[in-house]
Amino acid sequence: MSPGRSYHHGDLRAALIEASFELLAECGLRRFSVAEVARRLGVSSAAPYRHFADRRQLLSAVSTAAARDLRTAIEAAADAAGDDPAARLAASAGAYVRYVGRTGAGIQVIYAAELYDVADDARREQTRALMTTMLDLAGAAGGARTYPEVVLLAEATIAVAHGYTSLFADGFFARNSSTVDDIAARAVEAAGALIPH
Amino acid sequence: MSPGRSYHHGDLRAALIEASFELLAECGLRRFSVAEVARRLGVSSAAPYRHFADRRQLLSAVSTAAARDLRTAIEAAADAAGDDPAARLAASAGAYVRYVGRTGAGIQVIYAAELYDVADDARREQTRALMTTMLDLAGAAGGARTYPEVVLLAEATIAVAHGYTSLFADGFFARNSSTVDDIAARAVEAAGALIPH
DNA sequence: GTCTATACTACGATAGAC
DNA sequence: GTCTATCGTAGTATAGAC
Repeated sequence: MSPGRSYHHGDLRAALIEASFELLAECGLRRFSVAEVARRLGVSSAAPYRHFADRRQLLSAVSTAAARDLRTAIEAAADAAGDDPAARLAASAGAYVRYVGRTGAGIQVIYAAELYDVADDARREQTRALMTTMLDLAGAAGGARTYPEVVLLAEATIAVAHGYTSLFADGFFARNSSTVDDIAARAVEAAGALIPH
Repeated sequence: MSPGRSYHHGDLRAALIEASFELLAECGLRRFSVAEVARRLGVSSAAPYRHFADRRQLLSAVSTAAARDLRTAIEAAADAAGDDPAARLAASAGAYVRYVGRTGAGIQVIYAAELYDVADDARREQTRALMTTMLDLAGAAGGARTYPEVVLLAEATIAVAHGYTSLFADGFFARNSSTVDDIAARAVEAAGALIPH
């Protein structure tokens, strides 16, 4: 932390990703900008371009980290839910709401259309692993079913979690003064209702 | 339609709202701009400001029209679903997916945070009527319940419809080459599963 | 590896001509 | 009621100094 004449990060690359999360949590992908991230770190608007070729490469790195962390959070929530496969799948919806409510980096960022044609093997791997985790949870819940049915169940769980999260982020629930934990609990309940039994 | 020296709309105000819907459907609220709407109508970027004080007033008018039309679509879908109250509520989710898939003007536009402090009595009235319609459908479905429970059920229905719509708009389902009607059907099924019975 | 400075683009909004 | 022209702001990205 010794102050020199010029600002010196130990690892600006990592700091940019971290600050990007904070900006996304506050403003959403809508108002995300490389310039604002740089401003928050006290570096010039040119500095990020030493570490990322362009805006999309930075967002791709954020997507990679978010997919990894979200998957970890989902697996932890599933394990905390116990052995019942339905409860484990439903718990993933709650983990999604809490993680995205805290970080702002959900499906809209992780699978952003803007990143569709950005080549990034690390991101591809993490997003695939995240989907695999959801498919595993869906496959275990409700007993044996066909693969297409498992996909539909996983997508339904994501849809309900994403729906609640998105409405929450947009202030739709503001009047109720709901907390992220309230919304997470409602998402878990709804996700549980979607599981065939 | 007689071509004069300068572009002359019979009703530029209405044309601006209509073109705004098309732009929202194509690009979402993210890339909506007054300038682009004007460009598509072949008028100057200054022309819209004769009819709307600023960007938010235009969006507020779009929100008003969307709330009215969405409510109409939901009521039509409920009526088409027959007399079963649960089927009527579930059908509203399908109407939401189809309307928003077609117009791009869903909850994110109708209840946009950007419009929170824009005074517009027409919008307030239409958004209230839309919510009332959803609460009526939720109140009728599943028999007598407390008001807070009715609100939770209405919000759950909106969340699942919005979740599917948002994922669809962001291309999350692209690999399946799903159509909006496929997604609407899945939203109806999911919404039906959320209703207590 | 970060800086300053700059080119370019785009949008929101206003002034004044017609 | 629409135009042209313009200002101010902000973002993406690059060039070249240090």
